[in-house]
Amino acid sequence: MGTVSRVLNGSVNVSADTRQKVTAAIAELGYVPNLVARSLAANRTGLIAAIIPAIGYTQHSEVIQGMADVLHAHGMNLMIGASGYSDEVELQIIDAFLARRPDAIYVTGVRHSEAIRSTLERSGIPVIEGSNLTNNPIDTVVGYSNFDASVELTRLLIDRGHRRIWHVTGAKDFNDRIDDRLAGFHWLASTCNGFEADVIRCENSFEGGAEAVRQTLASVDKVEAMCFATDVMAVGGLLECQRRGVDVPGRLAITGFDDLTIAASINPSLTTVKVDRVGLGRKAAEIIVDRLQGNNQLPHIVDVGFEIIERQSTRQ
Amino acid sequence: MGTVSRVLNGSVNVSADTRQKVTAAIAELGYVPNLVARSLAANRTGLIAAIIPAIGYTQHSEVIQGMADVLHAHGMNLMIGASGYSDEVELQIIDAFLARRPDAIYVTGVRHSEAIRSTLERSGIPVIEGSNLTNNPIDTVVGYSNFDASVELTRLLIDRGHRRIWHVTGAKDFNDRIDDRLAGFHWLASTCNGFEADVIRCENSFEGGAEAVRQTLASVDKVEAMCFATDVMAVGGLLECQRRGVDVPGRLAITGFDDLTIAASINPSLTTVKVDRVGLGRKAAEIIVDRLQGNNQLPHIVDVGFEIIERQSTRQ
DNA sequence: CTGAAAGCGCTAACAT
DNA sequence: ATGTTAGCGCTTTCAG
Repeated sequence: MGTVSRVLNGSVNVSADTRQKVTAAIAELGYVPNLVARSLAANRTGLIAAIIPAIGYTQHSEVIQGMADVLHAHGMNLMIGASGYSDEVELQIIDAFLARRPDAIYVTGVRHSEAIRSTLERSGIPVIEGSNLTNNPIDTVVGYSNFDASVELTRLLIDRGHRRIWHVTGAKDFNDRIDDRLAGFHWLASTCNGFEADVIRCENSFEGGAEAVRQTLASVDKVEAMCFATDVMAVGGLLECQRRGVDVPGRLAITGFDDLTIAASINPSLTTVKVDRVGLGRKAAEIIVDRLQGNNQLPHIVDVGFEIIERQSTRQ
Repeated sequence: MGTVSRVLNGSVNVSADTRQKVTAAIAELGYVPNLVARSLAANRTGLIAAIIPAIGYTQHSEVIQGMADVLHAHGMNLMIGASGYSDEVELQIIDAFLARRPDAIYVTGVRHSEAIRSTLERSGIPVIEGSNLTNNPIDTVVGYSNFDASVELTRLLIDRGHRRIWHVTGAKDFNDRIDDRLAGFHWLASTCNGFEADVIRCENSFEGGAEAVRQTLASVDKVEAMCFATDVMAVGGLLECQRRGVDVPGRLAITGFDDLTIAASINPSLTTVKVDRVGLGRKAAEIIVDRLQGNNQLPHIVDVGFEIIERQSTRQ
């Protein structure tokens, strides 16, 4: 039995002959190792827990897709849960997952409730925070600077000659990524002469973006550009402009964030921020795999970067 | 130890007094049950395996979202994997999952390779097939008739007076849902007098849909309507019409399939088929929970239905 | 109703 | 290089 275990786990201390016999017997019997028993005995499960705000949203599931690919290649599997943007639900899911003894855990974002942070700190397993950056990760963060991306994007609008720029964001405390985008906007606005800025909050949906455009056009006619915190809102806004015959970018320039596939296809195509989300997930998984193989020399802050994609919605 | 276990599992054979003492001790010690050990001893893991073609696509992740919600409410968790539309990869993932002894497994679609089908049949756990219907499920199918939906959608075009209708589908053997949509189209075409039908194949992407429109407009000028097998292709086609100044639905009527959120927002809005995918996932999970609680009187074919949503892209 | 004991199917330490 | 043994932390019988 010990020898079979050694063969299965690729130990070097098995003669080629024995190894072959064991392999043959396994094939003949159709033996499938019970990974539950292995998990208990070896004190590792090969399961990775991942918590994202919502599974049905492309931005987050693409990260999961990347993680799943890499983990699968290493014989590990992914347990997944959705917090619905609620700290309370997130904590529940984390507790439920930890009881299953995952080897590592991935959470979205870098600002968590005290309860969540301390639970993760005490978990004793690698914790990867994703999709944003922080100088103070629980353990390791793999992401990009939403703040910097927002600054660069807004600067592009300034370079195009715009000074009256509205930022459209989600509900208050919706999530740290969106908050950082707003903060980047505010910071740049404060450093730039002759800059007129305002902020609108709306639902993070096509209809929310459309509503933001309606409000803006109705109340102020001096706005030159709208900087939407997500592509979903931006596309909604763009489509509302289409319906109202508002020329984009002539009358109103528009930017998004995320580079959803629709951003490149829509008319006019949408200027936005691109992040390799599948790559982010892969990177996170690679770090997990490395760590579990005992490599403790890994960086704790991993910046996967972003790219400003200028398209027709800002280009005269 | 036995008594603690009984308290934890809600056995009736515990006095109120003892139950309270145990509960207090658990709280005081911060004891968290090890679900790996429980899984081994109880011969059930509380893990459900789900395999979808791709995690980053809304259609499938919405199903997962629905399942995750219901399962979480019952103390169960989801393991997830992506097949990338490859039978080979799917079988690998199924094997890897089964070694973890999930209590049930969900797979997308109803037509599988022989190897996959027999592996699932021998697995000894509930198997749910989703997102289509069949009279011959491996165990239980929860879905809707892609065939019927396609028939009804095409009939709507006929009712609007169109007779020259092109169906745009994906690559050959891409998946059974899309194949059934094509089959429904063919069947209706064959029963209808004066119907001129043709089929185009393209990539299932915005660009693929745009390319289909370019090809169609270049080669035949008699086409009155294009019936795209997915909203993604249909939206791509619609946007290409926008760019070319082709009047939709005046010159060309367009339909999609899936009711992605963009379908309602785009100009003109898109006629499509709506399926409650989150509800489908919830239903699948409810059946799993029921079955695991010993209910064997459940139907093996569950039709969650669909709805034709007519919007501007077919309405003069 | 509660305590004691066996065992789930493995891994890993310890012999040899 | 291989066989043997003691757990991993629970659940579930079996006694009482």
